Amino acid sequence: MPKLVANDIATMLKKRISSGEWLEDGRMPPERDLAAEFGVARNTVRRAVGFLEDDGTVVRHVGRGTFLTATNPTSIASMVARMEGTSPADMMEIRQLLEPAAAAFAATNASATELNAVREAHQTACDAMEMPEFEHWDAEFHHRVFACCRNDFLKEIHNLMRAIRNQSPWFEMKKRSFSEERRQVYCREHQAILEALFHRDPEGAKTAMLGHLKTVEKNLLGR
Amino acid sequence: MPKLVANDIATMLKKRISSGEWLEDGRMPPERDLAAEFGVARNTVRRAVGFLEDDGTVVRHVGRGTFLTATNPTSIASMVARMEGTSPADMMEIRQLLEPAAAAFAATNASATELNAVREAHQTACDAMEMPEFEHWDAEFHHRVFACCRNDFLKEIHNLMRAIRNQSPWFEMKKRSFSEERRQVYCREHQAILEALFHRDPEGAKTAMLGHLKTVEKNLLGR
DNA sequence: TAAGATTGGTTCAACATTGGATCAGATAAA
DNA sequence: TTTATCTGATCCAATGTTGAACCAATCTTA
Repeated sequence: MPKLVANDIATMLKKRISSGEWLEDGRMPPERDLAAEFGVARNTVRRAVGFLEDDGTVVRHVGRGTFLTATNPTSIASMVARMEGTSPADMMEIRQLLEPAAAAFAATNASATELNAVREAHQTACDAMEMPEFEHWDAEFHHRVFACCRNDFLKEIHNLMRAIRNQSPWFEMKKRSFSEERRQVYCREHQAILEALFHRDPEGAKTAMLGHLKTVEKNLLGR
Repeated sequence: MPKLVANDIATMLKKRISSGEWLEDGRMPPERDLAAEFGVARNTVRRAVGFLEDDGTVVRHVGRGTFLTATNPTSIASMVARMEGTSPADMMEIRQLLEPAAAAFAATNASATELNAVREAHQTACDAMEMPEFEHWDAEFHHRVFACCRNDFLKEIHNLMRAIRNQSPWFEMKKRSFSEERRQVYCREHQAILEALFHRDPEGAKTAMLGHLKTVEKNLLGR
């Protein structure tokens, strides 16, 4: 039997693919170019690429080219779409992970102006006479803590979480879970966080924030 | 996806948008001007801008022009745009926050199948003979740890981080920072993480992961 | 208010690139 | 010899880019 040149070319291609070649845009050269490069007829290259196509390494599109399948996992839009389906429990878990850390960062990194902004949000929330107003300044308090933390990515993750929590299923939840009594608890806990921030105490801010979020979780999820 | 001049132009435009260009009035230049500037037909620019419109980066009005939605900082598109500009230092900070926690979650939540998948990625990475192949399985290792953690939001955040790290400035960085010696260090550290996971030891997994990320940070940022 | 300029929206024909398919002939192994 | 493979060539179909023209909404200016 003649040795299968196409097979050799296929394995060479696979090696080059797994070695990261063509990974920037996930696109292989045109078959005609590969044929020239390997010094082989285009038919042979087509057969080799056909093998790669068979085992799913590659997809081909007429008029566009041949593309690696390994390189296009997901678009950012689809990630965000999936995030929008996050469950309240998962969300609370992440909040308890991120917000204490953000508070600790804030204690070390914040400028005086930024801390004053946090305090202002806290004050306004405490003075708020109506529930929606309190809610707004409550959220603003948390937001301003993140604003202090000097890590843009972290800030944006928080923005994402906020955007998701502002969607309808969460809205219902909040309404059910608020009361005047709880409002006062939240104010006291915010106060504790704020004091740790002003004392530039990262650990204190962290634990105060974590404690607060435990309260929120209990109220929200009834645990 | 496919190689498209329009695609390249879209990413160039996105980059310029997120770098703050056109932010004063939130208005992009006319398509005809952009076409001239890029030395490309107007149709092609229209297609590129169409991509931006699809993912909500931009809105178009006949007779008025094309406008950034990012002027509204609460839009999800603008958050993502800002995330894309995250600095390597910020990114490492967040990785050190999230990945140890993910490893701890994984130690308690993962199924045996999931853990085996992690081990498989580790093995393949260790056996890899070429650097790009190692890199791929290195990334896959971290990804599979997140896959174990049973928190969808956290998983998606990691996907976001990965997508950002796959963009060009990071690409250069990785290339500079790898060597055979470092590869072996990484393998040992991954091994430690893996063992903690299989021992169902959350704290151990957490500290092992944190230690590993400290190494990565040192290599990447030269600290 | 009316006229003209600017700008995005749409369509079209022409060309280039690329994978898909086929065929006749040469080559090499069984 | 027989058979599978490779070659070189040709044509097809799908896609992307170009350049152009015209439309419709909007803004500017007289």
